Amino acid sequence: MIPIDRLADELKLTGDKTRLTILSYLKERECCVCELAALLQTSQPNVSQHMRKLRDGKLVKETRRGQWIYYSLDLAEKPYLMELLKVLPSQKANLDQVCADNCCDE
Amino acid sequence: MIPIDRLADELKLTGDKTRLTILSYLKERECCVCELAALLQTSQPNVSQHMRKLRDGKLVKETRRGQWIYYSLDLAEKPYLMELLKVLPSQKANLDQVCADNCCDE
DNA sequence: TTCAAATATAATCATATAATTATATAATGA
DNA sequence: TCATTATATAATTATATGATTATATTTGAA
Repeated sequence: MIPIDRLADELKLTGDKTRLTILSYLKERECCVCELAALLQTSQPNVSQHMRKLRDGKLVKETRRGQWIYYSLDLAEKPYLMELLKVLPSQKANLDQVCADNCCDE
Repeated sequence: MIPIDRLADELKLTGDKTRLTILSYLKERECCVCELAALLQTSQPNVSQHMRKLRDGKLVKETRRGQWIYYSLDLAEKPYLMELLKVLPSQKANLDQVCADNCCDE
């Protein structure tokens, strides 16, 4: 049983195309900000602000590795949100492509 | 597989406390506008506007019976949304109570 | 037909939110 | 230590959205 206010807040976070797309990428693997900016064709600050909201809402967690901050899903306690991501088409193709010409050296 | 834009739109509809509460009531049984207004302690036009959005998004359907328009969930094609409603606490107690002193004669 | 009840729609207002622009912070390497 | 890279934060702007208020429409009953 999840309080209705909390679920509404979580769904508001996922109910934005940019953030839902970010989550769909993170479903495949962790990503750094610059990768996400490249994938979404948007600016670094725009991604950072969305990541802060997702982090405040406890939907993602971050790990710093050198200059890079990697974000990953934190949905172990929220299986009902994980199920949502499962209905989305795979983003593997896009993710594989960004490695070739992106900022970070993977 | 649901297109990301469509899922984002659907989640935006559910990511509002008023609308999510409405959906949680409709999970128990169909309701008319005046019942929902009483349950939510808000105005009739406010409920009507939310119902229009939910109807436009195909999350609910309506049936007129006399003066009353009854709304019910239309989530047969959207099981991933139905699953979300299942994590919410039951609203049966509230619903039973509103019958006593509300506008419509059930 | 006229009135009342239930609902819808339109207009307005206040607030929230996404994106942009500019700047600050933190880590790495020369 | 200084320059560069990655990221965060702050300020601003434009748009979207929820709630309210006022009005219109629809239905049933007197």
